Amino acid sequence: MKKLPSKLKNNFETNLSDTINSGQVFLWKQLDSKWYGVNGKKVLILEEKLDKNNKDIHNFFRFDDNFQKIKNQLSKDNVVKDAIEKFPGMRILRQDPFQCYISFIVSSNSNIPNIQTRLEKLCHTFGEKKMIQDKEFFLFPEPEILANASIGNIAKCGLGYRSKYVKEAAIAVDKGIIDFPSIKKLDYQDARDTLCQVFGIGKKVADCILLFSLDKLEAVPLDRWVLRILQKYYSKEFQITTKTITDKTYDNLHDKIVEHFGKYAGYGQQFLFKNERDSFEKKWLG
DNA sequence: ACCTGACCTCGTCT
DNA sequence: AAGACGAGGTCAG
Repeated sequence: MKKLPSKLKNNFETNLSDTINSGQVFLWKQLDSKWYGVNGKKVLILEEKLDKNNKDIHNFFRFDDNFQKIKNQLSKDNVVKDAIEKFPGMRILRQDPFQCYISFIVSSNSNIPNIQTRLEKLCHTFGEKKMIQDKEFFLFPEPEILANASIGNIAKCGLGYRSKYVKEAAIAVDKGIIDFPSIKKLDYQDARDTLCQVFGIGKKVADCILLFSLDKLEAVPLDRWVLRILQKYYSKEFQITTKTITDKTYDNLHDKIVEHFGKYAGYGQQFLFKNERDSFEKKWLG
């Protein structure tokens, strides 16, 4: 038996389960060995062997990224390297921006099963119904519909105090104050500042939106888990003492993280996050 | 400019 | 069985 070399294997196979169950997306389910998911106005149907010629799939899985280059660069850090070796098929997805934006506003101070339930109810209440392969799906609601919905009806989806955030955020998009194609063209800082002007969006949520839907791979959402990871494995590089962080600490820390991990830091964060949560057997999509 | 508490709702855990 | 606890944060004072 030959021993594997210490450098990373060239593994390009995408692992759907690991990718979907990594806290980026919430509206996916597995039915008889296929994955079905809502992405904006589309329902994507995925088989384990992905059709890379399919334009939607190519775009959603970011096959335009050079994964080998990204992995090699991130593997300079041993903790990330271990995580990549455990989940080599995990990818960052390029989501529908509006869905991503609302999803992470809804995610604040909550947990994944709750987030999933709320988003499913939002789609069921405000989204268009679509039948595919004899199965019923509800697409993600249009900005205009949520902008004109009453806060009371949004709250019935279990959003609590986030209901007004969602309505305001939808209004901003509907009015064109928030325009995703324009934000995409801005550099990371300006893009994040623009998103943070929306009521209900702080730095962490803005980073999620940027990383998961607006192509900013240097965005690193600093949530409770990432902070925990930093104090556990990187106590020398980054000193974290508190459970939550202030606005200024967030920026300082982000700068140091990008300096340490490089411009693909967002991918690095995702591998660390996936690995750590799995090791604690935290719940993903139900 | 920081720092602290409050906050809807729903699993779990006790 | 009812009550406390905390969850991928954000806002207001």
